[in-house]
Amino acid sequence: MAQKDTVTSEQLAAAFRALSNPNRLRIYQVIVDHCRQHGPADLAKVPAGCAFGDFMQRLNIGAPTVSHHVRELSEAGLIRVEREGRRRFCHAEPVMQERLAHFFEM
Amino acid sequence: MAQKDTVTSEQLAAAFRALSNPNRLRIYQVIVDHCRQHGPADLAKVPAGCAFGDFMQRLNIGAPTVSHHVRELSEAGLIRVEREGRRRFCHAEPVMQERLAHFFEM
DNA sequence: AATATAGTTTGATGATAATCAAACTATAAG
DNA sequence: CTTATAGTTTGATTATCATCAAACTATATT
Repeated sequence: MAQKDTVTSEQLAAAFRALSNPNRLRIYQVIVDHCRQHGPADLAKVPAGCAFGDFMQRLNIGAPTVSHHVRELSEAGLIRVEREGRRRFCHAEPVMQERLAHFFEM
Repeated sequence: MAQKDTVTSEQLAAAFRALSNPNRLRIYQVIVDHCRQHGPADLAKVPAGCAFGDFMQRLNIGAPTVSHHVRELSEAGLIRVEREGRRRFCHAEPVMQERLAHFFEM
Protein backbone atom coordinates (compact mmCIF):
# COMPACT_ATOMS: atom_id res chain seq x y z
CA MET A 1 0.00 0.00 0.00
CA ALA A 2 2.85 2.30 0.79
CA GLN A 3 4.24 1.37 -2.60
CA LYS A 4 0.91 2.08 -4.28
CA ASP A 5 0.72 5.45 -2.59
CA THR A 6 4.22 6.28 -3.71
CA VAL A 7 3.46 5.43 -7.31
CA THR A 8 0.28 7.44 -7.21
CA SER A 9 2.06 10.46 -5.81
CA GLU A 10 4.63 10.23 -8.59
CA GLN A 11 1.97 9.99 -11.27
CA LEU A 12 -0.04 12.80 -9.77
CA ALA A 13 3.03 14.96 -9.44
CA ALA A 14 3.85 14.28 -13.09
CA ALA A 15 0.40 15.49 -14.12
CA PHE A 16 0.76 18.64 -12.04
CA ARG A 17 4.23 19.19 -13.42
CA ALA A 18 2.79 19.07 -16.92
CA LEU A 19 0.37 21.85 -15.94
CA SER A 20 2.97 23.92 -14.13
CA ASN A 21 4.11 25.83 -17.18
CA PRO A 22 1.79 28.72 -18.10
CA ASN A 23 1.94 28.08 -21.83
CA ARG A 24 1.39 24.37 -21.40
CA LEU A 25 -1.49 25.06 -19.05
CA ARG A 26 -3.06 27.36 -21.64
CA ILE A 27 -2.76 24.65 -24.26
CA TYR A 28 -4.54 22.26 -21.92
CA GLN A 29 -7.23 24.84 -21.21
CA VAL A 30 -7.84 25.35 -24.92
CA ILE A 31 -8.18 21.60 -25.40
CA VAL A 32 -10.50 21.17 -22.43
CA ASP A 33 -12.68 24.09 -23.49
CA HIS A 34 -12.88 22.66 -26.96
CA CYS A 35 -13.90 19.26 -25.63
CA ARG A 36 -16.52 20.84 -23.38
CA GLN A 37 -18.09 22.56 -26.37
CA HIS A 38 -17.95 19.56 -28.69
CA GLY A 39 -18.97 16.85 -26.26
CA PRO A 40 -16.93 13.85 -25.19
CA ALA A 41 -14.11 12.70 -27.39
CA ASP A 42 -15.64 10.74 -30.21
CA LEU A 43 -12.56 9.92 -32.18
CA ALA A 44 -14.56 8.82 -35.19
CA LYS A 45 -15.50 12.44 -35.82
CA VAL A 46 -12.50 14.35 -34.58
CA PRO A 47 -13.61 17.96 -34.54
CA ALA A 48 -11.36 20.48 -36.20
CA GLY A 49 -10.13 23.44 -34.21
CA CYS A 50 -7.68 21.82 -31.85
CA ALA A 51 -4.67 21.25 -34.08
CA PHE A 52 -1.18 22.29 -33.10
CA GLY A 53 -1.06 25.30 -35.37
CA ASP A 54 -3.86 26.87 -33.38
CA PHE A 55 -1.71 26.83 -30.26
CA MET A 56 1.14 28.52 -32.11
CA GLN A 57 -1.07 31.38 -33.19
CA ARG A 58 -3.02 31.74 -29.96
CA LEU A 59 -0.03 31.61 -27.64
CA ASN A 60 2.60 33.11 -29.93
CA ILE A 61 5.17 30.40 -29.39
CA GLY A 62 7.20 28.45 -31.92
CA ALA A 63 6.33 25.09 -33.43
CA PRO A 64 9.09 23.19 -31.61
CA THR A 65 7.87 24.52 -28.31
CA VAL A 66 4.29 23.54 -29.07
CA SER A 67 5.44 20.08 -30.09
CA HIS A 68 7.39 19.76 -26.87
CA HIS A 69 4.50 20.91 -24.69
CA VAL A 70 1.95 18.68 -26.38
CA ARG A 71 4.20 15.70 -25.86
CA GLU A 72 4.57 16.52 -22.18
CA LEU A 73 0.81 16.77 -21.73
CA SER A 74 0.38 13.51 -23.58
CA GLU A 75 3.01 11.62 -21.63
CA ALA A 76 1.49 12.83 -18.39
CA GLY A 77 -1.79 11.24 -19.47
CA LEU A 78 -3.68 14.53 -19.63
CA ILE A 79 -4.49 14.53 -23.33
CA ARG A 80 -4.53 12.19 -26.29
CA VAL A 81 -3.34 13.06 -29.76
CA GLU A 82 -4.80 11.66 -32.96
CA ARG A 83 -3.28 12.04 -36.41
CA GLU A 84 -5.47 12.98 -39.33
CA GLY A 85 -3.59 13.61 -42.50
CA ARG A 86 -0.70 15.87 -41.69
CA ARG A 87 -2.43 17.44 -38.76
CA ARG A 88 -2.68 16.31 -35.15
CA PHE A 89 -5.80 16.83 -33.11
CA CYS A 90 -5.90 16.85 -29.34
CA HIS A 91 -8.59 15.97 -26.86
CA ALA A 92 -8.59 15.86 -23.08
CA GLU A 93 -8.27 12.49 -21.38
CA PRO A 94 -11.43 12.20 -19.25
CA VAL A 95 -10.02 9.58 -16.89
CA MET A 96 -7.23 11.84 -15.74
CA GLN A 97 -9.54 14.83 -15.67
CA GLU A 98 -11.89 13.06 -13.29
CA ARG A 99 -9.04 11.75 -11.21
CA LEU A 100 -7.65 15.22 -10.68
CA ALA A 101 -11.08 16.67 -9.92
CA HIS A 102 -11.53 13.99 -7.30
CA PHE A 103 -8.13 14.76 -5.79
CA PHE A 104 -9.26 18.25 -4.85
CA GLU A 105 -12.77 17.42 -3.77
CA MET A 106 -13.40 18.18 -0.14
CA MET B 1 -10.57 39.63 -20.24
CA ALA B 2 -7.50 38.41 -22.04
CA GLN B 3 -5.52 40.00 -19.25
CA LYS B 4 -7.66 38.35 -16.60
CA ASP B 5 -7.21 34.99 -18.29
CA THR B 6 -3.47 35.49 -18.37
CA VAL B 7 -3.31 36.27 -14.68
CA THR B 8 -5.45 33.30 -13.86
CA SER B 9 -3.32 30.98 -15.92
CA GLU B 10 -0.22 32.22 -14.15
CA GLN B 11 -1.76 31.73 -10.73
CA LEU B 12 -3.10 28.33 -11.63
CA ALA B 13 0.22 27.29 -13.08
CA ALA B 14 1.92 28.42 -9.87
CA ALA B 15 -0.39 26.20 -7.85
CA PHE B 16 0.30 23.23 -10.10
CA ARG B 17 4.00 23.94 -9.97
CA ALA B 18 3.83 23.78 -6.19
CA LEU B 19 2.29 20.31 -6.49
CA SER B 20 4.69 19.11 -9.16
CA ASN B 21 7.34 17.86 -6.76
CA PRO B 22 6.53 14.42 -5.29
CA ASN B 23 7.67 15.31 -1.79
CA ARG B 24 5.82 18.58 -1.81
CA LEU B 25 2.72 16.84 -3.12
CA ARG B 26 2.96 14.31 -0.30
CA ILE B 27 3.17 17.11 2.23
CA TYR B 28 0.04 18.63 0.75
CA GLN B 29 -1.70 15.27 0.82
CA VAL B 30 -0.87 14.80 4.49
CA ILE B 31 -2.26 18.24 5.26
CA VAL B 32 -5.44 17.71 3.24
CA ASP B 33 -6.04 14.29 4.79
CA HIS B 34 -5.56 15.77 8.21
CA CYS B 35 -8.02 18.55 7.49
CA ARG B 36 -10.55 16.06 6.14
CA GLN B 37 -10.38 14.09 9.38
CA HIS B 38 -10.51 17.06 11.70
CA GLY B 39 -13.10 19.16 9.94
CA PRO B 40 -12.67 22.60 8.41
CA ALA B 41 -9.84 24.76 9.61
CA ASP B 42 -10.95 26.29 12.86
CA LEU B 43 -7.86 28.22 13.73
CA ALA B 44 -8.99 28.76 17.29
CA LYS B 45 -8.42 25.09 17.98
CA VAL B 46 -5.55 24.19 15.69
CA PRO B 47 -5.32 20.42 15.86
CA ALA B 48 -1.94 18.92 16.56
CA GLY B 49 -0.52 16.43 14.13
CA CYS B 50 0.34 18.60 11.16
CA ALA B 51 3.54 20.26 12.30
CA PHE B 52 6.66 20.39 10.17
CA GLY B 53 8.52 17.73 12.11
CA ASP B 54 5.92 15.20 11.06
CA PHE B 55 6.79 15.77 7.42
CA MET B 56 10.47 15.26 8.13
CA GLN B 57 9.85 11.88 9.71
CA ARG B 58 7.20 10.69 7.27
CA LEU B 59 9.05 11.70 4.12
CA ASN B 60 12.63 11.29 5.33
CA ILE B 61 13.80 14.68 4.16
CA GLY B 62 15.75 17.34 6.02
CA ALA B 63 14.35 20.30 7.91
CA PRO B 64 15.56 22.90 5.40
CA THR B 65 13.84 21.04 2.60
CA VAL B 66 10.59 20.82 4.54
CA SER B 67 10.78 24.51 5.31
CA HIS B 68 11.35 25.26 1.65
CA HIS B 69 8.47 23.08 0.48
CA VAL B 70 6.03 24.45 3.02
CA ARG B 71 6.87 27.95 1.97
CA GLU B 72 6.25 27.09 -1.68
CA LEU B 73 2.87 25.58 -0.87
CA SER B 74 2.01 28.61 1.21
CA GLU B 75 3.07 31.16 -1.40
CA ALA B 76 1.06 29.31 -4.02
CA GLY B 77 -2.01 29.78 -1.84
CA LEU B 78 -2.53 26.05 -1.25
CA ILE B 79 -2.04 26.02 2.50
CA ARG B 80 -1.91 28.38 5.43
CA VAL B 81 0.59 28.17 8.25
CA GLU B 82 -0.14 29.18 11.84
CA ARG B 83 2.43 29.53 14.58
CA GLU B 84 1.75 28.08 18.00
CA GLY B 85 4.64 28.31 20.35
CA ARG B 86 7.70 27.12 18.53
CA ARG B 87 5.77 24.86 16.21
CA ARG B 88 4.01 25.63 12.96
CA PHE B 89 0.76 23.97 12.00
CA CYS B 90 -0.56 23.70 8.49
CA HIS B 91 -4.03 23.48 7.08
CA ALA B 92 -5.31 23.39 3.54
CA GLU B 93 -6.70 26.55 2.02
CA PRO B 94 -10.28 25.65 1.06
CA VAL B 95 -10.68 28.45 -1.47
CA MET B 96 -7.83 27.17 -3.59
CA GLN B 97 -8.90 23.59 -3.09
CA GLU B 98 -12.34 24.33 -4.46
CA ARG B 99 -10.95 26.40 -7.27
CA LEU B 100 -8.73 23.56 -8.43
CA ALA B 101 -11.53 21.01 -8.11
CA HIS B 102 -13.66 23.23 -10.30
CA PHE B 103 -10.91 23.54 -12.87
CA PHE B 104 -11.04 19.83 -13.57
CA GLU B 105 -14.77 19.38 -13.41
CA MET B 106 -16.27 18.26 -16.67
C1' DA C 1 21.17 31.87 32.58
C1' DA C 2 21.69 27.37 30.19
C1' DT C 3 19.96 24.01 27.31
C1' DA C 4 16.85 21.87 24.22
C1' DT C 5 13.48 22.22 20.56
C1' DA C 6 11.45 23.76 16.08
C1' DG C 7 12.13 25.81 12.26
C1' DT C 8 14.80 29.40 9.01
C1' DT C 9 18.43 31.34 6.14
C1' DT C 10 22.33 31.13 3.28
C1' DG C 11 25.26 29.22 -0.03
C1' DA C 12 26.44 25.58 -2.91
C1' DT C 13 25.73 21.79 -6.20
C1' DG C 14 23.80 18.81 -9.42
C1' DA C 15 19.59 18.17 -12.02
C1' DT C 16 15.70 19.59 -14.92
C1' DA C 17 13.21 22.66 -17.80
C1' DA C 18 11.71 26.34 -21.49
C1' DT C 19 12.64 28.09 -25.53
C1' DC C 20 14.53 28.75 -30.05
C1' DA C 21 16.97 28.09 -34.62
C1' DA C 22 18.18 24.91 -37.99
C1' DA C 23 17.68 20.82 -40.19
C1' DC C 24 14.57 17.04 -40.87
C1' DT C 25 10.24 13.84 -41.94
C1' DA C 26 5.82 12.95 -43.60
C1' DT C 27 1.68 13.96 -45.90
C1' DA C 28 -1.03 16.53 -49.34
C1' DA C 29 -1.73 19.24 -53.58
C1' DG C 30 -0.56 20.82 -58.17
C1' DC D 1 8.19 15.16 -59.53
C1' DT D 2 7.81 19.56 -57.14
C1' DT D 3 6.28 22.40 -53.79
C1' DA D 4 3.79 23.60 -49.73
C1' DT D 5 2.10 22.33 -45.18
C1' DA D 6 2.29 20.42 -40.41
C1' DG D 7 4.83 18.91 -37.13
C1' DT D 8 9.44 16.62 -35.16
C1' DT D 9 14.22 16.24 -33.73
C1' DT D 10 18.56 17.92 -32.34
C1' DG D 11 21.60 20.93 -30.07
C1' DA D 12 22.39 24.87 -27.54
C1' DT D 13 21.44 28.35 -24.08
C1' DT D 14 19.54 30.27 -20.20
C1' DA D 15 16.87 29.83 -16.19
C1' DT D 16 14.82 27.44 -12.40
C1' DC D 17 14.65 23.75 -8.93
C1' DA D 18 15.55 20.15 -5.10
C1' DT D 19 18.35 19.12 -1.69
C1' DC D 20 21.74 19.44 1.83
C1' DA D 21 25.15 21.18 5.39
C1' DA D 22 26.23 24.78 8.35
C1' DA D 23 25.10 28.54 10.83
C1' DC D 24 21.32 31.08 12.75
C1' DT D 25 16.73 32.73 15.32
C1' DA D 26 13.03 32.19 18.32
C1' DT D 27 10.53 29.89 21.80
C1' DA D 28 10.13 26.81 25.71
C1' DT D 29 11.94 24.26 29.74
C1' DT D 30 14.76 23.64 33.77
